[in-house]
Amino acid sequence: MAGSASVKDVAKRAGVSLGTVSNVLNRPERVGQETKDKVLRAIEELGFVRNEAARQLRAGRSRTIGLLVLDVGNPFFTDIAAGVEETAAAEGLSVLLCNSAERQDREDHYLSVLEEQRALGVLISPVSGNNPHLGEIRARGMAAVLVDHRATRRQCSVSVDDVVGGEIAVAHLIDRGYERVAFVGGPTNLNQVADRLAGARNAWRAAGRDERKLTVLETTALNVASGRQMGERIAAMPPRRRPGAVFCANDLLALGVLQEMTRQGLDVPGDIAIIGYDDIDFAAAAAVPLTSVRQPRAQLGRAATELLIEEISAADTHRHRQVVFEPELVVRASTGGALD
Amino acid sequence: MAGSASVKDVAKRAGVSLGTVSNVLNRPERVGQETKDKVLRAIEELGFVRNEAARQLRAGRSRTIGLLVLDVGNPFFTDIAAGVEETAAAEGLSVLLCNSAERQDREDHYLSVLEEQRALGVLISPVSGNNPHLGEIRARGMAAVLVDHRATRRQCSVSVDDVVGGEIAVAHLIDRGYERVAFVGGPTNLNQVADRLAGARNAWRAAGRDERKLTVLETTALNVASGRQMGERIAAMPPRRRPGAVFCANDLLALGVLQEMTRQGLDVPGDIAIIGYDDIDFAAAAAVPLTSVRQPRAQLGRAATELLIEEISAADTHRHRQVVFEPELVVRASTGGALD
DNA sequence: ATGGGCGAATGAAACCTTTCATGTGACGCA
DNA sequence: TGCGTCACATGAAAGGTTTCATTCGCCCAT
Repeated sequence: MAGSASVKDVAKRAGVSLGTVSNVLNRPERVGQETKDKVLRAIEELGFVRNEAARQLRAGRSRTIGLLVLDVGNPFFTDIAAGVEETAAAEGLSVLLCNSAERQDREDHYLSVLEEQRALGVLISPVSGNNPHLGEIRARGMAAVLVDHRATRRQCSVSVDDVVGGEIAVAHLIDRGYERVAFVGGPTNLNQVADRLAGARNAWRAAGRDERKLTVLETTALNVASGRQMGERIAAMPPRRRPGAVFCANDLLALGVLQEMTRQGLDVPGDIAIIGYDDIDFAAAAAVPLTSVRQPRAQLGRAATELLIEEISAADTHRHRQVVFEPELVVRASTGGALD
Repeated sequence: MAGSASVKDVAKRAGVSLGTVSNVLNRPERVGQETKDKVLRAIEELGFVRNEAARQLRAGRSRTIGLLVLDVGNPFFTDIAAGVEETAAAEGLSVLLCNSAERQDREDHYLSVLEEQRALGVLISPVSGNNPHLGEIRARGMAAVLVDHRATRRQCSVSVDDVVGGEIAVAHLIDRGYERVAFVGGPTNLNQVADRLAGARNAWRAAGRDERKLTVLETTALNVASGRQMGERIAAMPPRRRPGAVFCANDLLALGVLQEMTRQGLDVPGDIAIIGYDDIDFAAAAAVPLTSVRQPRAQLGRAATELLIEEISAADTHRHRQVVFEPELVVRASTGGALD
């Protein structure tokens, strides 16, 4: 049975008191060498393992932070996770990795789990802008940092400016002379999607283009499968009504669309140009290397964790900050390649 | 402060006893409607949140299982994770996702964490074949299922036959007439790598080929960056000593190699053929669609979780099983494409 | 009117660790 | 010899939940 031996058992076996065992575990410098050896031997012999639950109960809090992302299957988030874990581990914190799969109910569920676990704080890439459940939890004192979504003044966040990202993507397409552009992404209640679309519209308007020639093709999710599905729809359009370029809300969608275009015998970028978002590792390795909007991912994770730790450890003096990184356009073959 | 209100506070506020509150929470059918309403109102007003640590302490065990993978950045594992989470959630279990990053010390660390948390069990894709620490933990009663690595009779496992996978990969290359083949992968203490290499050697020998013409190029990790690095080395070889085909221990390596080949102006499969392993989503979408050995990923995750749950809930009658799935070759352009 | 039966509510005990005020014994110094 | 110091060691208390043997209050049958 896991954990059958308790501190009490160890104490009995070593012939010392309960408190002494605890001291060996937590403040070994206060214990005599001989006693320490006895206790350590007893621990070894009994296979004693600390009970974290009891420890936590006593301490009133855990040594865990939560990382709640929209999609663990998306390399964008696993790269962030790498940065988070690295920074957290350096502080002796464990990371509980949770996947909302872009669903509000799952996000709420995990928030409850984290609160019941008395997590120190949560890094969350929220499904929607304003989750009342998150508000309650914060009101009860849990630290929270929004990741990949800009917060208002009353909360910390780390994000990349998605509106700017949308702008530079579409400005690039305009620059390359595409007349008809489609935005592919969804669900639009995701902030990333909404912001990127807003940026796209900004750039379109700024260039004095006809609003009706910027189509929005809404997908149900941000993964390769949805991209393929939408690719099918695009391929099925009569060539004259088909957009000359599509701006996808993330690289997974873009790769899906690309795959389907290739399968249907359409040339990229000849028949249709594609631009993605995130610049994940696979974007460069795609059938047609993908133009994409790059975000500093690991840095995002590190910055978020640092903010969270600050909020946890200096709750009184802490001032909320909204860190915003700038995205960067990486031009590849899928929109005609770099001009020389 | 999160969780400042306890069951006791709720009881006081509702004017009932401690036990009644607990009953409302856990066996609502035993409580009168009126009392229930009072208690629920008090919970609402105080913002009471269950303290999972205390609950666990009392219960002696958690409602959590661990999933300890070699690399969360690898879609192969996140696909498995999806299957695991789905199955676990259906049973009301939480999944603690841990990343050993292919390092033994991190694996051991997470195993300790899981044991201290009194996790019900662990799904582990082990760094090496035989981790004594895992043995100890199992001896103390924790359930464990090996994922992506075949166990001996005394333990459950879910895996895909990597030796067969290596065989079909290299058999395919032999079939296509390649004389010089290189195996790219590492570190070789990873079982997946060792087995795939063993399979490759089997196929090579079975075809009566000269052992010296099957080169092994060892990498330090199984990711895109390592693949690129190795790609550089391969591209730098004099054409006559360069292998005509490389078999990569996973798709990330293969994509890295492919990327570097393209960058260096080498044609795939003309100058060099590439075959990967895992058939992740991105394999099909690669610059040159990648021939790969497919594993049933989500199924692997589901099967593993089912085995684990069985081991947990019927520890006495449980018989260890080693489920082995068969891999499947998916031929694409990187080895010349499907023959018609 | 009395007792049996029943649904509902009670509260002490247990789970395991950590902390802290207290206790013990040895040693050195006056 | 007696006292103060010091280094360790002690064990009761606290932390929040669940469980379970009891008790309570009420209605119905006798």
